[in-house]
Amino acid sequence: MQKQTLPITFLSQMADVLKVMGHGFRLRIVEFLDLHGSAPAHVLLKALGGGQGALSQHLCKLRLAGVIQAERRGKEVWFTLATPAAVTILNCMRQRISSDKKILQPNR
Amino acid sequence: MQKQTLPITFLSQMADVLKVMGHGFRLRIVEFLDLHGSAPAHVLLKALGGGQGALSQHLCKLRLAGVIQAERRGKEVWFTLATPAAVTILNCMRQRISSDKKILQPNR
DNA sequence: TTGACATATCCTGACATTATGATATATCAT
DNA sequence: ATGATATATCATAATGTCAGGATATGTCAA
Repeated sequence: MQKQTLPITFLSQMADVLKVMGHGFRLRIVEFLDLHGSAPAHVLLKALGGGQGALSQHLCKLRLAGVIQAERRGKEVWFTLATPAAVTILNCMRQRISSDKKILQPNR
Repeated sequence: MQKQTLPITFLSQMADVLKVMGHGFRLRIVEFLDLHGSAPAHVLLKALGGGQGALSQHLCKLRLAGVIQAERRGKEVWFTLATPAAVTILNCMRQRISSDKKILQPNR
């Protein structure tokens, strides 16, 4: 873990990952997969609600960003978290909700 | 740090924070402030480049999301990181760049 | 008050993202 | 092959985001 300027291209790529996770519904997908390990799309659909097309597109974005993995098993496609980065970010938020809620109320 | 379903409204708010950090230029601002502690806008402008108006808007978004703090000192406005969450995410990336680069190459 | 510097805001056009609904593809059982 | 289930893709319209440039505000010094 170096503490010096990261390459701009790397920051840009990481920004893409954060951007993909920066969506309420997609974050719920990530959290669900963290809690349940893995699940096929139709289970996510029933658990999280919304339209089927929308879910599929969100899963696609998460997959392209390297956040989740997809694996077909028969008719189903099972999704799993693909990077510990997602879990790190989730845990960061879990800490925050219990201790420091100021983040939700910017001081101006 | 609880490991159960976070409230949807909270996930939605955290998604907004991630979304704001999910931009290459803004991430460079965050990294700069982590490395240098704090800085006025014109120093950021010279260090990071870009237009003055754009920088100001990015700083505004980061501030509204609670990622940075602003404090006027005379003519200048000094900016500082406002939440350890930002640093946690940065460190997460710093770990990633040295060990696990697969995140940059999704396997499809 | 005037000028210089620092920052914020506004406007605009280009582009990206989103949800929705319809349709297409894939897989399996009959 | 047909139907049923699971998932992906497409088209579209509404909305959001972006950079750039112009302008406005705030602060200080002379």
